[in-house]
Amino acid sequence: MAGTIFAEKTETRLNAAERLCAAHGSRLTDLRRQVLGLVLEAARPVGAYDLLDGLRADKKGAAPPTVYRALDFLLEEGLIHKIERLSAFVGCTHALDGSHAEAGHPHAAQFLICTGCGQVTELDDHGILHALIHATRQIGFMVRHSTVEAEGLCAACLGGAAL
Amino acid sequence: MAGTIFAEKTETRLNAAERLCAAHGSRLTDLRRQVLGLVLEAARPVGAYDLLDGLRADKKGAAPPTVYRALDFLLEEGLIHKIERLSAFVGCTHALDGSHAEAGHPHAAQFLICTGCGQVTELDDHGILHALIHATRQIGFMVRHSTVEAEGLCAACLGGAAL
DNA sequence: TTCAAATATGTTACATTATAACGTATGTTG
DNA sequence: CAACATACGTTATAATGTAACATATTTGAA
Ligand SMILES: [Zn+2]
Ligand SMILES: [Zn+2]
Ligand SMILES: [Zn+2]
Ligand SMILES: [Zn+2]
Repeated sequence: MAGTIFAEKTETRLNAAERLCAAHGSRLTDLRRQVLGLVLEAARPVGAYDLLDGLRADKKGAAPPTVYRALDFLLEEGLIHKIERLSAFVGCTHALDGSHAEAGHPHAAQFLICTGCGQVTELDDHGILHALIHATRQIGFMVRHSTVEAEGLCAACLGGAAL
Repeated sequence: MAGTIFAEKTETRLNAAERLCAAHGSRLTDLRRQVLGLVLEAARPVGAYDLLDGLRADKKGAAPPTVYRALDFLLEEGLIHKIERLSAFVGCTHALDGSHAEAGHPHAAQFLICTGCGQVTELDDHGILHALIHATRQIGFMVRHSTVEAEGLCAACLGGAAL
């Protein structure tokens, strides 16, 4: 058993994740828990190979498939998201911090990437989703999954220096 | 001079692209024209290394930087788009087929990726853009560039076989 | 309990996508 | 022509992601 090397807040979220998995009959194993913990503790999106480095603190010989398999699982469970523009991963705030009903399953979300500080904010805006559904229905396209990523400057970075 | 090995329709679009470049003081060189032609003639998004293979029909020793530099230029000019989820490129229908006023500069667009036939449709839907702007303004985020990609099934694929 | 099936992980090797760094050619301007 | 900027050639390597197969662990019966 690997384990409790994370901050208390992270452990709380990991426990929530574990319950979500149990609720759909999947298992948040030690390895998956550790990868999720590494994602959650990062202030910013983390790349797969950064996670691999993190893993290697515990498991010396870890290799890429180890981390990619854990990431695939966490994506399936809706516990993390991939930011395509960054080839990097973030924890799902919707699933782990809120107490939303349908948490723990993949869901549509939007991501705001600040080019100033690197932070990513997850939105769950129905207006955007509806606009997308509406526009696509007009041409007979049926959306199964959507990726919405906006790059720009967050409120903090706008207030502070540039501009 | 490399050159006129493309279908007539493609040449027409390439000529339009050349005029757009000239209009902003940039040059659609033979190499860039050829890469753009390869993108335009593909029925689907093309990867950089597929383009490289295409280039090598003419220029034997072409290497990755050759095609990536051309792609960077074409992206800057708004003549092509990158589909992040596919790491692949498509021609901008907005810039080359329509006769829109602001064609030839990067613009917000949305892409519908059909998992049935692989085709990608470019939308330029203001509703989606406005919903995004509206949602982000509420939290003080200023959008500079947005990526919207939806995966699903196109009308043709829906009508045909699988549900 | 004991075995078989399913699930999860270890391990090696490789595929795909993208860029750094530096040299050469070409074009533009005075 | 000289000086500069832009574009392209070339080599090497970085970064991201998978295929394939071996081993271990869990699960659920027999
Ligand atoms: Zn989420
Ligand atoms: Zn910021
Ligand atoms: Zn476009
Ligand atoms: Zn289709």
